Amino acid sequence: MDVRTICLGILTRGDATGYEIKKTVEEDGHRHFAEASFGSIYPALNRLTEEGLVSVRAEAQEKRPDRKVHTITRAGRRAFVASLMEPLPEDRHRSPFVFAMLFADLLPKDHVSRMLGAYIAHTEEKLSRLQQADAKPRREGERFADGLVTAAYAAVLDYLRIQRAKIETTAAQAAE
Amino acid sequence: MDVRTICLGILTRGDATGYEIKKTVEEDGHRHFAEASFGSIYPALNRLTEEGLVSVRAEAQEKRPDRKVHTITRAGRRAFVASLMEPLPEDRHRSPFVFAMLFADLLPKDHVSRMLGAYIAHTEEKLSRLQQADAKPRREGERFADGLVTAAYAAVLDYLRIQRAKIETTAAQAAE
DNA sequence: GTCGACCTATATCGAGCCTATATAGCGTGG
DNA sequence: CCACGCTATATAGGCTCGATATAGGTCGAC
Repeated sequence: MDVRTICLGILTRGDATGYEIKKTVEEDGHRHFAEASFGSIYPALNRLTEEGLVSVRAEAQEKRPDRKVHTITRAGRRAFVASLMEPLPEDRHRSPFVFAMLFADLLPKDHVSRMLGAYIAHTEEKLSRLQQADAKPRREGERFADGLVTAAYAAVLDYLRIQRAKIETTAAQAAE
Repeated sequence: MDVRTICLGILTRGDATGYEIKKTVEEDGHRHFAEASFGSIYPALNRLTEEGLVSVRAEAQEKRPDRKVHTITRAGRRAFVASLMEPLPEDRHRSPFVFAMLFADLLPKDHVSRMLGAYIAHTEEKLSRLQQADAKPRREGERFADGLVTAAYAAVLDYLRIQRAKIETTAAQAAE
């Protein structure tokens, strides 16, 4: 999903500055399947404003840069819904960790187990943060998304733990 | 993982042209966690060649563009292993589908169920292709990667089927 | 109390990557 | 016989990211 559409989507839930949009995308619930950086958000908002899909009011602040609060227009809502209705782009997943594991045979064995351990710890952390968020009341769609991501992470974690156990058993047998 | 590193990795498994590298990345097993386009592969190979990490021999073909067959050098192997040893970039996942589901409340209900159905079918297809590939003999790392991706897709599919069933039940109750 | 670290808030630049397009002959199916 | 898809390379334009710049505010540590 391009940054334009992400911005429009977040603005359907309420007015926001570019900075606030960035924070929202980083939150659990979004972070696992959508991303956007400042370098793409600010130009996107400017272009959306030019096109009349978004309006801006500058709130002057003393001795601080103006807060440029963005509001989605009726045309913006229409454009957003239209873009969700047309065929969606494919999912894209990139995992440097899995890529590296493809070449585990070229790496020292102890480094591979450290990598695996670190990745497991990292996944555990993501999962526990998701489960904390699960307590808060949320919109239907948010619960759906969190549930899907949680299911995926839990399955990956299971798999990784089994693989680690296998590696340890093999190593122990070799040491005999 | 950047395209340079992806190219080097594939070349550790054998010589290849840019075109062949593209095909390899598209294959099941790679496609689910790494990507690269022609527009990034060709420049990457040229730069790797300049840097001495890759060597090229042009195989002239009659009435066709030369096949530029790339071979990884010893320096290239060292650089590749070194890049796998240093801290890996974070995983990145983008799912326009999950993003769209976040805004299901703004869309017509029947369109949402069509989206869900299409995504389920798509995931089923990916999973069955992975299970076919499972039959072929493969390197340790490839089995690990396929296993991880399979576990993730299977869990997502389970979750989606349950959610679909819930939606249908709710719809049936509403129709009463 | 004051210093460093972090937060709000905007913005741009360079680098990296993707999409679409161009070229060109060959094989295959309808 | 024609359209489509495959092999094979390459580039232009546009989108996105990461890093950096600016600038004052808050808050905890020492």
